[in-house]
Amino acid sequence: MATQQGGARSRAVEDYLKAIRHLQQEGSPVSTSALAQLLDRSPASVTNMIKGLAERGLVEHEPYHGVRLSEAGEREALRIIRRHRVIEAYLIEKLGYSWDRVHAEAERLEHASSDELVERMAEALGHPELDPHGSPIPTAEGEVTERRHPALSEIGEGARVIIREVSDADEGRLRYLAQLGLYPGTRVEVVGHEPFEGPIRVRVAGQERSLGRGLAEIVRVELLGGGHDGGDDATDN
Amino acid sequence: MATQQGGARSRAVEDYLKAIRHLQQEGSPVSTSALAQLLDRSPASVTNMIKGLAERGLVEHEPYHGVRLSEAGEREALRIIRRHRVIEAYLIEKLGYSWDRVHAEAERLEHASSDELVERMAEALGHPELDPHGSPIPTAEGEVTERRHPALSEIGEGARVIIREVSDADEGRLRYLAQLGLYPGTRVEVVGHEPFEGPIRVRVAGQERSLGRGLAEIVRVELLGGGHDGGDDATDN
DNA sequence: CATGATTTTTCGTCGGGGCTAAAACTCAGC
DNA sequence: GCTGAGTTTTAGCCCCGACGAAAAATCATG
Repeated sequence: MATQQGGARSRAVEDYLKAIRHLQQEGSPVSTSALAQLLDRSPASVTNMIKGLAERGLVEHEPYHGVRLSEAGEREALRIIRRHRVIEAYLIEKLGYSWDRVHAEAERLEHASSDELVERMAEALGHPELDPHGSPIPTAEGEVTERRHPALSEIGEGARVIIREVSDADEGRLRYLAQLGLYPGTRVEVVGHEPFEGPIRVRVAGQERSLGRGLAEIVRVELLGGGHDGGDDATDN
Repeated sequence: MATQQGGARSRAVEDYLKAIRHLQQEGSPVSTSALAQLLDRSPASVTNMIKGLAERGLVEHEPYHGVRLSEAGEREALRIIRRHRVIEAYLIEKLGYSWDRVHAEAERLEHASSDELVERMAEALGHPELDPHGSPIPTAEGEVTERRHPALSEIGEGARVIIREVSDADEGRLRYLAQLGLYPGTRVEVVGHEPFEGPIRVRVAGQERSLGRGLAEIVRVELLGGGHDGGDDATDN
């Protein structure tokens, strides 16, 4: 029974695990430089930390060829993501935080909150399955069901969609999207794409708007079924 | 105007400031060893940190003769104490924490919470003036009114009192006091003192109990009725 | 006022987690 | 297969905040 205990990781370790999981789509190994960029650290620092994580069995490191989370690392990462998302949901729901301001606060609290606190928050919220950005909240047992929604930028002209997720990015972008009414649950019609990777034109709440590529990529949507106008909503936040 | 900005102190710094303020009753300087004991650090470490705090202008250090908080240090300490107490109150009131379990959680959260979060919590609670242990919560502007209640252990036989404050100590003691019903608001009658620094006998909720000195010292009370705390007030009962 | 006990400070280290500069490796293109 | 660009790792360093051991200052006391 040489198992590591799942207790007090340092803040830095937790941040690395989250970042690695974020970058590690479908298990492809994560490069040092990608991590360095995301975390705003030098590549040397990242290599250094990775060595430590590998020693503790949280990642598997193939030198010069990237890292990926181990079983234990994945568990740990999910725990932190759960914390983060529950906290975000709680702050918005119970303390009146705005959608765009909540991320930074949660980013700090997630490292200081006990499991008990997080469970109490989840309880107070009625155990939501999605956070305010539409991302799924892992269960306390570490289960997540990832849903892969297409980005708004990939949707063809004329389609009508409902926003399902807006990935947590920087405040400014979120605030801007919020202003436009572009958050989970909102219905949007894609009016057209400007050529050469140009902006996307959408109609939202009757207004026509133009959205840059970068923004359109973080807005993930679900296609609304074909014809019958009006009725089919399923706001399940 | 070379003022230091009141932003991101490290966790260690915040803990030291709180501890210094705690020990610094009425401005008498705090010894290195007292701090070391309270914080569970070696005296060498404490000296070291104190040098840093003095350089940053948070304390005044007279080598070999103790430290005291500077103006700025006091402000900072009060900010942290406010955080701590608001968080404790919130956790109990809104998240169902028990009186004895809340301290440890608040101890971590107070270093990770923004001012905004603390103000929102205070708002949600209706800006309470006392925390769950009966201690006054400094205002956001850094005002506190300390009330000096006598300890239960100093109360003369026969007096009837109401508990006003139970200073935040370790979980075990708080849990024990809670079991006995000894928390702010409870009325207690002092039945007698055993000799030679022995236990205090009290009647609470009809039950007679015996309380060790250590416990009786952390329970601060207010005398009921016009009594003086000598022995002579034999009012009724 | 001298001396031993106690407290505080200094000194040298250590681990965590950053950094830069230099070396080592990988890989694309010839 | 070599070579140069780009990436990753190593090497050496720093700061923070902890430590123990040793030196210095203070205090207590005869």
